[in-house]
Amino acid sequence: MPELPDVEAYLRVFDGCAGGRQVRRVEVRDSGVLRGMTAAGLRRELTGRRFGRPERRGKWLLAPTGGPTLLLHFGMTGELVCAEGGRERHPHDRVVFVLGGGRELRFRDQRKLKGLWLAHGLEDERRVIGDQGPDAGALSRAGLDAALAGHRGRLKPTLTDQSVLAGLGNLLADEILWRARLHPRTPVPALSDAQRGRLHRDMRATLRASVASGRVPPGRDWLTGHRDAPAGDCPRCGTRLARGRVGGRGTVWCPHCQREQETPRG
DNA sequence: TCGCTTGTTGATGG
DNA sequence: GCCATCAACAAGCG
Repeated sequence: MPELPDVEAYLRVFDGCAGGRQVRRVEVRDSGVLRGMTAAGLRRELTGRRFGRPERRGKWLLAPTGGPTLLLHFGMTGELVCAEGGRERHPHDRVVFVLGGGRELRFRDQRKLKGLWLAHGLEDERRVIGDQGPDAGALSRAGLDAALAGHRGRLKPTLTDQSVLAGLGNLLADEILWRARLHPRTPVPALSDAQRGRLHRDMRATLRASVASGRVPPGRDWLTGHRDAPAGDCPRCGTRLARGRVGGRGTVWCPHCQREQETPRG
């Protein structure tokens, strides 16, 4: 789930729940989500600190504390939940921050593919987060062209490569490409100027609506609303949707609206 | 038991 | 170095 719009929603949860509040206690219920630190280390570093205003960078959430910065990555199944203190815990609540004011911020994650880090300074932050391209949510047309320049691979794996663009995941990439009528296997160098323009326009529109919903909305006129149906049809033209693997990920597209393009020669 | 999953990383081979 | 593929991480579901 967690792609740019989801993480944007978690940012709002974090800020509304924990922004400006003091950490009274940290309960580590499963240390399998702690990266590069122990439960005791996390408690020691954050107890008594006050969370500042969090920030999203691609699929990462960064929460300053006045001391170390808490970095969160949600993998495929992570989420943030704000709860009244003492309310029943979910089995997948891995870390609970008990806050001043009687609330709790909970890092909930079924699969524990990613988790929580602490960064001491910008250098450390960069080391943890690694190479990130420009955020897909604030990308100009020129920025998109610059990000794609020099890449010779297929369009979808390039768009979901976080070092090229930060924030797009499997679902969003399919949705954006469907809207822009571009085949996910289109070689990046084969894109015309007009196609890159459409890609940019539809990326912005898709992201805007998704961020407003806090996820990629599975609406009737969205590809996402049809991709899980056993025999889904394109909401635009009614053609039976095609399924396959592109860049190793399950991919859905409309074989009528999204025609394959040739690799350019030369 | 196997295959599959909306994320990422590292190994390997072309 | 770039790109594609695969395995691994982990947990649950059909």
